[in-house]
Amino acid sequence: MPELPEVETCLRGIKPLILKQRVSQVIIRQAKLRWLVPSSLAQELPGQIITKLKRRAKYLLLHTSNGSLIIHLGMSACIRIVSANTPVQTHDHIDIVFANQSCLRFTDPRRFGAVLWTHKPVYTHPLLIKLGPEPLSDEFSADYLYQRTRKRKATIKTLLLNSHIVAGIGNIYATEALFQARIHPQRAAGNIALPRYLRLVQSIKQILTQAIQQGGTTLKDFYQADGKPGYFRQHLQVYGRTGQACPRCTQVLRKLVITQRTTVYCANCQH
DNA sequence: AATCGCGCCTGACGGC
DNA sequence: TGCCGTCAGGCGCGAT
Repeated sequence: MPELPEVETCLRGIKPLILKQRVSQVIIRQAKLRWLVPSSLAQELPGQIITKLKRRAKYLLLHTSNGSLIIHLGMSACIRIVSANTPVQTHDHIDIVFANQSCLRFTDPRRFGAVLWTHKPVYTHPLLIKLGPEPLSDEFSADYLYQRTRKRKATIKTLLLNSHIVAGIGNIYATEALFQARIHPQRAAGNIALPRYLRLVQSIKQILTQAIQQGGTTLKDFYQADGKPGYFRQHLQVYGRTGQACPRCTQVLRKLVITQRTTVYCANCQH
């Protein structure tokens, strides 16, 4: 499911339900996710209270006084808060059961997701320490992007998906932002001038903000915590619309594969 | 240092 | 009905 807006939607959905709740039990049915789920989780998390819930890039961070849970949804995971006696279904890999008998259930058909546990300050974790700025923060500016891309030959699309440059942008929102900013996805990032980066950064912030307001994008299997789909799909201008008319100029939208990812663009509008 | 391609998995879909 | 190829929202890793 998940890019930044979907993870943020997930966070906002589960936060009021599990903040300050005490964990009573952890059930690991399938430990083989992207990385092995540490067995220490089942020993050390019970008894702890969830003191803070945060998002960093596409990671969900659940803090306790004894350590932090790091959750990544990969391509296909979702989290729901259910009653602890809700029957288990295929791909329900992890339950975090709370003293009030609610349960955070991690479901992931493709098992590209991750559930990790660390005692150290979470932002020093190897997965988090090298992340670039949050795209909705002031630190992520046209100046920043311009400086970081000088002399880079990689395409702008590739660098938008590089979490060390900017964290949390995935294929859908990179595609949409480049269309809105009228920048060709295959342009070398080092050859883009500052005014165009100003447009791009504005587009990224605007699209991500709108997507969060709409509860994310549901393509097929993403649902908000209350079971409703995200409503941003109807705002997508080019993603998934190869062969259709460009909403700006009506020329046929084309498809490219850039570093293994499909990109849709308008050859007439984007340069 | 930067870039490229691979692989981890399951499921949906279209063509035959 | 079934088989096969293709594609999918992510991302770290090793090779170059």
